[in-house]
Amino acid sequence: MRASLYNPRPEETNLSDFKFFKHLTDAEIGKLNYDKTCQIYKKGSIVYREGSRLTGFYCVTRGILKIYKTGIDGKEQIIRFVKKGDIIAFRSLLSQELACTTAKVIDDAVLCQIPYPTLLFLLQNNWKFSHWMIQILCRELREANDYITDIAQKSVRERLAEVLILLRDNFDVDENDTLQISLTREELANMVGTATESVIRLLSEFKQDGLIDLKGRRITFIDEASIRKIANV
Amino acid sequence: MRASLYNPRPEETNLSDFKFFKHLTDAEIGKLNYDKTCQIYKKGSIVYREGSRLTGFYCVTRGILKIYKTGIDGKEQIIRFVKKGDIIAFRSLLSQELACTTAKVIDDAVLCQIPYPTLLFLLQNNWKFSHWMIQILCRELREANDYITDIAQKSVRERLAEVLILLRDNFDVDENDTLQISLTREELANMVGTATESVIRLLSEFKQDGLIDLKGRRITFIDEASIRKIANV
DNA sequence: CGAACTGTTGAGAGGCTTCAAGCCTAGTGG
DNA sequence: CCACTAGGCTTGAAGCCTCTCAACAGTTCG
Repeated sequence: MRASLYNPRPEETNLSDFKFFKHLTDAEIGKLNYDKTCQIYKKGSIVYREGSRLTGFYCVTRGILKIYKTGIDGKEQIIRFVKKGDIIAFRSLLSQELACTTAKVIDDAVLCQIPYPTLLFLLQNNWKFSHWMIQILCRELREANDYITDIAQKSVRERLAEVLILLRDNFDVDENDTLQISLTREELANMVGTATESVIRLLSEFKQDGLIDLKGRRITFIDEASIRKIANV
Repeated sequence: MRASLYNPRPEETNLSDFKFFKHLTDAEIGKLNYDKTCQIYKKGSIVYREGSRLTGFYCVTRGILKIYKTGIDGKEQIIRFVKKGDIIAFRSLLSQELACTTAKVIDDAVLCQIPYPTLLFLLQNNWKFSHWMIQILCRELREANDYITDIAQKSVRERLAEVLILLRDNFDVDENDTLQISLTREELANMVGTATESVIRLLSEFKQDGLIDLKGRRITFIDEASIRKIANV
């Protein structure tokens, strides 16, 4: 059963739960399943790289990835983390540009690729689906604009608090309010847009103030309300 | 002829030049012209306000507007400037959210409003048009992501240089390389995401270094290449 | 002409970055 | 199994960039 290492089990490649596809007919979901190519990606592997030409978009059915851009002197700016149920790479695909971000696996993942022609076919033949696509894009655009305002006006302290809240709201926490996503200090810094040392200092400050607890990379929320207040959202 | 103050002349409300509408048929352009409502907006007037519900989107056929968000303690963050040929407010309209920005006129403008149902009708019945819409949204999303990386990683000095280049590339300059768009120092600061005083100091620095010339609000490029180098784009 | 806004300059404070050094942890190979 | 190494983490010190506050000049407009 070596193959199972590289070919995910069918129950792990189910796309019908994706909100993204909620307006597709059964026949269209069928086409999707027929056209998809699914694969397991190990931690650290790169799904696509900035500047490459994409041939399809990806549906994440397991794991966590980071999507980032490479800025000045190679410093990476993390745009977002994605998890099960998320879709990646459709932006560059639809505008027919080269990928403007890199997608790297940080927790072993299963991804299904849908070829570009299939996406185009669905958009063209299902108005509900293309309308939904437009709405998703508009919402992401608003979020990006919000983030621009944030990052331009807030202090590093506020932005770090905001990132913690964002992780809290989008990723699993256990019964102790401990974030299950494991990020390096550097990754946190690249998300906030600051130096690694600053993140470290601020995190220990938050800890001393009794807002969070730290055990290596595990971050536990103690006083979430105060973090939200600092984040100013 | 008082009316001409409030009702723009027909030749100023021509929409067929808009790249945005390039995939529409003549009949569809006709519908657009039939459904549109055009109006003159004086400098300082507000077209729509953050938080308001929109009933249509606007095509700019004359003038300049600034689109901004209100951040922490009322500080405005300018998202972009728009001019003739640009479209505004379609993002919030399509996602059926409340407006997340305010649009304010900074140079006397003429705008045509197209009702939401008309937009929806065109999207639904003309695949080329809705495909084009999707591509525009994707491109704007990339630009927003680029801007996030910039603003998170660059110094105020670099960002100011970048804004100057952006204005240079998107707005008219006369034969002396003088920007025709007239912005206050505060507006520049709100674009860069910094304090007014910082913009003033950096502009005089650029001037002392022989990169630009300043005459009140008129900014003249002397050494554009060096500005680009500082901007790091 | 005065009021209100815009632009300019200086001084001081502080947030954040950078550099440097040392510690800790996990993974590797003998 | 343990020493070793590399990469991640932490802390301190120094300094710079940028912000804030304050005062004042210049400009615009009713």
